[in-house]
Amino acid sequence: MARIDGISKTFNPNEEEPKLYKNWTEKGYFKPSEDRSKKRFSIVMPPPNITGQLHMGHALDNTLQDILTRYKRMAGYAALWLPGTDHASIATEARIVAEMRKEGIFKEDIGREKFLERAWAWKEQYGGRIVEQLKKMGSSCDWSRERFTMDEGCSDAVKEVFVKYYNQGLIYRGERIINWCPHCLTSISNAEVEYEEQPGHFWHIRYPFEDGSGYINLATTRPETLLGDTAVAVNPKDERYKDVIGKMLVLPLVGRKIPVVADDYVDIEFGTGAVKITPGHDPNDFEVGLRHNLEVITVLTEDAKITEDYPKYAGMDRYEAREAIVKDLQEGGFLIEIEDYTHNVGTCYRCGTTIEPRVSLQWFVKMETLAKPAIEAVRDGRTRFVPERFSKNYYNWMEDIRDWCISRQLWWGHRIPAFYCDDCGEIVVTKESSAVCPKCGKAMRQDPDTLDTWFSSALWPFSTLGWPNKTEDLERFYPTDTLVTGYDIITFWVSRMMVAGMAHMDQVPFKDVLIHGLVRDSQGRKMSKSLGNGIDPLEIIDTHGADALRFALVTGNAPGNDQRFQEDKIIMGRNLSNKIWNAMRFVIMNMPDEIDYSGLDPAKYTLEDKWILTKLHNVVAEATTNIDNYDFGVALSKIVDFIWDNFCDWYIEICKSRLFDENCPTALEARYLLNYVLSVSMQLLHPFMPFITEEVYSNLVLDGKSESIMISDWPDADKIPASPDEAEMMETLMDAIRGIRAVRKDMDVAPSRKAHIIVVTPSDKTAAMFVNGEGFLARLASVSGLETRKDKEGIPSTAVAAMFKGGEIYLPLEDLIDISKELERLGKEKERLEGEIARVSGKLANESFVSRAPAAVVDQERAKLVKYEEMHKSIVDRIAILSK
RNA sequence: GGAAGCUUAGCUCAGCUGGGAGAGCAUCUGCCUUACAAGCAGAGGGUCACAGGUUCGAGCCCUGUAGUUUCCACCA
Repeated sequence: MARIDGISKTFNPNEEEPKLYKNWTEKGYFKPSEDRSKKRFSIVMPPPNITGQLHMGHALDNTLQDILTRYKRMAGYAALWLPGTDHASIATEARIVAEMRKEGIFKEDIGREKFLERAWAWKEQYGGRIVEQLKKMGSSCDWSRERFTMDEGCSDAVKEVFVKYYNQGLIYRGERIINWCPHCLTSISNAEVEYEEQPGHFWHIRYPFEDGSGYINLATTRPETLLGDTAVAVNPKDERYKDVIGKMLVLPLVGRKIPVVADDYVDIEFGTGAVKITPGHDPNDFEVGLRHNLEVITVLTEDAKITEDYPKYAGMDRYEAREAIVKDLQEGGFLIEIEDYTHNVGTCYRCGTTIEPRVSLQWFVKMETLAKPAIEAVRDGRTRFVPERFSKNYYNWMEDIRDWCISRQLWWGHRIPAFYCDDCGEIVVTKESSAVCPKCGKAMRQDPDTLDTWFSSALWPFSTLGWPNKTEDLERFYPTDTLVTGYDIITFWVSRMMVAGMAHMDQVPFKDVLIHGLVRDSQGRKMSKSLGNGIDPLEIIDTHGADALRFALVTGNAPGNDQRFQEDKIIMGRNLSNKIWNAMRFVIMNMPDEIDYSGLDPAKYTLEDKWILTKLHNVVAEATTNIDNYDFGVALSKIVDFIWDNFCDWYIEICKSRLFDENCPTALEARYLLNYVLSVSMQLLHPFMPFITEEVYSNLVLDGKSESIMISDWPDADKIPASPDEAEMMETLMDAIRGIRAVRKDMDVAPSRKAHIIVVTPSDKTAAMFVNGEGFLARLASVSGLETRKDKEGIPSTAVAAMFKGGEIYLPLEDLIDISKELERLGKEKERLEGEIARVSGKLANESFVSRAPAAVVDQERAKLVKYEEMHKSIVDRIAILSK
């Protein structure tokens, strides 16, 4: 039975990929080696949200991580890729609230406990979905170590950190103005606010002086906040207002007496140079208020309605109130004019509601001192951004860092471990789940709020390894080696992990941060739900396989750059798989049922054998370097070029004559090398396309193969012999073959027509090479016989000429030649050479080039000139002969 | 307002420390050659955005301009 019998004609990823993945899992290949003598390599996966569905961003992010992990594993490292998911407090809670609303239930109706039960149930039901999707990508994570930001260990880490920061005075509770979402009814961080340009108005209003001495004119985009005004500010340097600073105004509609204060915050150039100050509803005004000791008045409720304090407007939402107040201002003669104005409005990233700055009691982390060591660590290179330019992004954020509001008015998340005594106001912060007031001995009430999701994410690189316990994993795998993520979360996440790593581990959380760009649609737009232009990676996996998807995401992309996702690339990936599959089929088809490599003799390696080994040597070395440098796109293209161009289009084609000749003395060597070279190629490609490479590898016939390509040793270029001289000769021969093909095509010689060739070359070596290669010249260039000569004497004038590196080749085709056409062709070639000669000799005529450029460069140019001149002379001769 | 990126073939993009402009797709021309038509062979196609500068030499380094994208801050 032939070896090929069991092998299907095409590779069916849909069917094979899940089987291969299952096998890898069962064999435990994804777990890091227990061999302590091995160097270790670790990556923690950026945890996808449990609400999430796999999208192209995940697909890219995880492909890159898998490439690294698989590569390092093969390269002899104990490689750990630790996976997990994020509870995504606000996103998840919003989903559950929305789901409940459909049933007519509000979370307040069922209470905190029941709500959390429901949330956990939801997590159990849907949280695993994204994990299953990551597996489809071929991700070689150690699933036995899978974590969740709200699992016991991570929650413990969160409490530990909170208590520690609190005791160090780095966490405080305070009244601050924060971003408030009136829909989600929670504070959100600056990072969660999305600004969008919206058309609006500028309402110009006059505020009368108390003493009746006139007005101050000012403009606002939010007239309804007038209710909470407690001052009007002007710039102290503003001559116009010099005399009114300190005077009192009467707030229109309200009647409150408010002062004119002087503050640098006011821009003299902008508007009238006077600003109404509403400390309760504007962050800048809040700051001004602090400086001038102004009263903070809250005029809006949590859901952005006017409070009971203003009966006339009470209960109106902010937009209704705006209309009503504008109307009243107009009627009261306070409104001067309404101007159209576009401005940036902050909206909730989750629900899109316009956020409302709101003063409230929240928990904060003091960031400034914490940030310092994290900045230092990047400055001195302990952590390195790839590409380097993204470190600027990091510095920009870190050097101008603000205190971090970490409390959220949500239920799904890590509950703040702070307890209050309702009697005496005592606060206790503890890891315990309850507390008794140290002063009055009464049971204390736990803070109802939860922590910002990023608080737990910040601890991810060490909480997942067991911290605060001193576990073996923590000891062994921290700090991690590479963090792979998109540039869009450098500020939210990377910077906070850096801070936490330095604060709690006193070591950077990762050595390299590999930043990738966004996957956009084919028109360059961001993929988004609202545009409906997202491409579903799962659909692509179903139709073309994970290998094709992974190929598409990596090919032709440089680190940190955005990419457009195009169907074409998927097809390219699929075509590559097909090409490889067929190359394998060819190799297998030509293997006898029994083969014994013991008679293999490297001394019998032919010119093309040495050439392909040299090429293999080079591609192994280059691909390794490129992967080490995170240049995955470059590595992949070099590997693919090798497989497709060198191996398939040349080596296999050349070997055919050896395989089909029953008496060929080097057939064994050819068979061996076909298997060997293909297997090494598969190893190089494996990190990128894990599935097909495994399948192909398993079918190849080699002694000493690993039981899986996954755990085979990464190829070592030093162990692959390179023969540069022979490779160079082979290239000369290939050049000749290309020359013959081109000439035949140009001269319309039918492909079926075999041609006799006359090789004119002064070199005996080159001549011998042609004679030895006659077998494959016949196959590759339709040559039916050849003769070699040292000179051109007696070549028929009707022969077609092809130039190559080592001389000239003539095809005597008396009946076919069209002299004028041949002359035209030669004329073009002559022109081209003259151009080259002019350029090179111009360069060499330049005194400063010859004296200043490195000798090697100059010599190279001289050699070129000699070659071009020889070729030119041949062409001129040929033209002379034909023109007779 | 601050910062960063991008601009290279019709399209999508590579191009390492400066040393003869590349790939895939698309186009054109031949081929079902016993691994592969999801393929093979051949060909055409580029003032490397623009203007200066450094250099013997610039797609690459520097300065400026234009277009474009993104991040940060957010001015009533």
